[in-house]
Amino acid sequence: METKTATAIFESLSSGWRLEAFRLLVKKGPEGMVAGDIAAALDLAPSSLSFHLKALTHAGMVSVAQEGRFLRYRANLALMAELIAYLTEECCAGVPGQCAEVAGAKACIDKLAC
Amino acid sequence: METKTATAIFESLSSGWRLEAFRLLVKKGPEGMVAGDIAAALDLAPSSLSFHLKALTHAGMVSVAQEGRFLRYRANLALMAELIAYLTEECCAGVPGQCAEVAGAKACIDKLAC
DNA sequence: AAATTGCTTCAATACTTGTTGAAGTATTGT
DNA sequence: ACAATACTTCAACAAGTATTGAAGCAATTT
Repeated sequence: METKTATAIFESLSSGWRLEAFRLLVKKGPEGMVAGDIAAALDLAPSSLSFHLKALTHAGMVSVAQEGRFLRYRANLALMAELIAYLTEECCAGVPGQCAEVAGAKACIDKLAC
Repeated sequence: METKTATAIFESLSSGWRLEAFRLLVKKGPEGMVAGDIAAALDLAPSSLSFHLKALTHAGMVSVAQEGRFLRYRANLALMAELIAYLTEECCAGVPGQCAEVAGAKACIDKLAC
């Protein structure tokens, strides 16, 4: 992954609305959610949500599919996985066990849900 | 993890300089790096690096320790692990196998280095 | 003690981002 | 055709962020 791609993703997750929207979509998985349901769940003005969903879409973190007059959004879990891999790349220079020396870091994998 | 904490972290990683600095520190692990070495590695003006390291420190993603007139920075791997756990929480509603249905998402754990 | 080194802080400027409400577009229902 | 629904886009304003160079402070060297 390129630095520019990663910073664009982090920027897209740096707003509370966008992070909450993305986490909602992660939980929904392949089912996704239509824009109106996301707006209702977050209690956010439609125009504001649209602004934030566009930012997430532009960063590639969510995809959109039209369904009649609804727009269904889905989290891009593959990109999320790539991002995590990028962030943790060559952690502790790849020296086995060195990460475990750092308090709590060992719990990294255990806490992952997918 | 609270939303506010997570957005502060993502914001701190949304600049190319900060992301590269953090990734350098992840690779160094417990050894860390002194500010001057980071500046040299990134070819960045000291005042600008200081600004960015302060942002990372404020978000909790790096810690600082004084060593004579040097300041040694270290990545907070435990917080990184917490962030990943937060982002992937209840992925696909916790339904086993559903993540695997999404192209590539299965590779999530495999790609993690720590 | 004076100079040097390593890093930070400050102030000014330029740029970017978020919110609001109104207007616009496309799909569906009557 | 007309109205309603679902969502987006636009423009204006407020607020936050990044860069620069100069000045500051503390630890070390001479």
